Amino acid sequence: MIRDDLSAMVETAARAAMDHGELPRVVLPEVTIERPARPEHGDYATSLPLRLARAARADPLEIARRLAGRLPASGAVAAAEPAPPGFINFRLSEAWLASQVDAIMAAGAAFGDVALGGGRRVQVEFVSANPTGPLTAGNGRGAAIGDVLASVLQAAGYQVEREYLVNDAGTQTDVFGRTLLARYQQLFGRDVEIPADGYPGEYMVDLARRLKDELGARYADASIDAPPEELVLRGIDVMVEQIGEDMKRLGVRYDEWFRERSLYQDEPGGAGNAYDAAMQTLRGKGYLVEKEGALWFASTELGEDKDNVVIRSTGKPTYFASDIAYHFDKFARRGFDLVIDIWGADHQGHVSRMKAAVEAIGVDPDHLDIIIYQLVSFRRGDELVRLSKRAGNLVLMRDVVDEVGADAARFFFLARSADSQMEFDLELAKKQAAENPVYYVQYAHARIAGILANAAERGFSAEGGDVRLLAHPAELDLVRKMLQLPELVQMMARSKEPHHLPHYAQDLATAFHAFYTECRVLDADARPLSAARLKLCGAARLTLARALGLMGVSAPERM
RNA sequence: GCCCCCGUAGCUCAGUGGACAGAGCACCGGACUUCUAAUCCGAUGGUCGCAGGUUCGAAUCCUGCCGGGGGUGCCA
Repeated sequence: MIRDDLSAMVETAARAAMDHGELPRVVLPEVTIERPARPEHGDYATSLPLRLARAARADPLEIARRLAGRLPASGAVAAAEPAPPGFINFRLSEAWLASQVDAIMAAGAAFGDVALGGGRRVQVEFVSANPTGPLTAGNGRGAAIGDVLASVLQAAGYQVEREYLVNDAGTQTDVFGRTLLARYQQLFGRDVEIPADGYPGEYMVDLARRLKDELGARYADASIDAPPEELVLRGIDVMVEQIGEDMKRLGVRYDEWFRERSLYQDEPGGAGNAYDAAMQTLRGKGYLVEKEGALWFASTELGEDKDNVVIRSTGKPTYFASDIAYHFDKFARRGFDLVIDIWGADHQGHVSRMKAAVEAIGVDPDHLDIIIYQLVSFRRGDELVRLSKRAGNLVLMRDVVDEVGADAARFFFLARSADSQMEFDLELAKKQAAENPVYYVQYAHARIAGILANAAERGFSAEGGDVRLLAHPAELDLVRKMLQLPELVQMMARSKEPHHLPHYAQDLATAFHAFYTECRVLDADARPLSAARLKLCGAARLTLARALGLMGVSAPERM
């Protein structure tokens, strides 16, 4: 990556300057290479001289001059100019830029990959909504962020697994079971009510009907307080199936649907279960204390504000206990090097104690990354869509996907920083018009595909094209934009912020549309230039398809 | 009360401590005999919530305040 090359060059220059007595021997900070906001400041810049000025007790501009004078030669750099108050601005050589078209074509579908992960195993766990109902529209945000982050990490050289935790144990499962049993027995004419804290949705009636068909009347007289396991587990299986369908519609595929229940089941080979092992570890380290009839995780010892209950006075483990066992399983048993959890803002209070718990079971808490995304509100144009379980106008994820399409849904969910609350305009997302950024980007891809198809028809070929002919500003700007993809992948993998991708895709599309307007590709009177531009189009198509591919958005051939 | 996130153009939002703060949409004005006008070019639009502080340099870091959202010991 050119940016890394520049960084290395600057460091070399700084050491050379020190060796030649042009710069006092000081500790070099990491050499950062920035992208200047203004084009006249070149393609890249470093402010290292400004950072060195104090330690070196020298004028930063003078340092910049000396460093610039010591920079190793490079075919990629046309100019490295000191600029006040103490920058070095780099301008890339046009010939080098043009040559990158061949480099991108050679990289092919792997263009954009970076070697950052070194094959380390990372698990991305996302959505993991209770399988007690269909996914809501808000879950779509977690789905898009998690799925795309996983793709980005893959591109960055990690070995990635996508996981959904199926909560098929615990309080909510009990409530689900009792609701389901009530609905099921109602079908046999029994006068039973669903629990007050149960799930009132119509889907529970549908589910009960389906189970009645499958299981017959064998549980028609079961006690309402003790839902039969077969009924409950079958009910959860059906819900999980539907969740899987919803995910598929959004284009998300999981590697693993992990059952919470399995944490309590002994593994073959006498290893015991993850829950016992995790609790034993905590107990062994003195993190479990008993008070008020319950068992607590002494998180205050790890700097938390308060302790947290792991085993209720009823003897049942809390969700927190389950989650500790789950993370114990992820790290200690399955051996992930890095675990990323994607949670909605309503789980924010759970973050710091989870990190403390991970530390308590002997895992470096930095190996657990918890991404909290803020809540989503939906609207149609000016009209706010209220999400209310009670009012029954709950917006489902599948409704959103059906209404606006998977491509637009993913693009929109992704385009905002996880830290920001977002407004999702269903009307805009569905609009097949210029104001919809999804189509803008896809149209760029379709346009390129169109040119390439026309080229083949009219006997044009990129074969033997000489990229040195590419010198038009619009051509070079397009190349510059394409070269940003690997940098972006690296940055997103480090920051775990996939929301930059849609913005990049838009910029890339803009660069292509500008090129399209300014430069005619297929010109019978200029065959060599046409061949070179066809190469450029090929590279642009690769890059755009990769950006779309990382987002899980389709790259259409025609629109 | 305490904890977390946010506050940037009319709207929706970007903005790795750097040089004169950006995009899309909306609005206004232009550009189709040419590979898809779902496009392009231009104009308008800003006390970066407020006040301090750190720094050579702050939208970005720190503190306080104001406003919005979320959370807050045996729900998940």
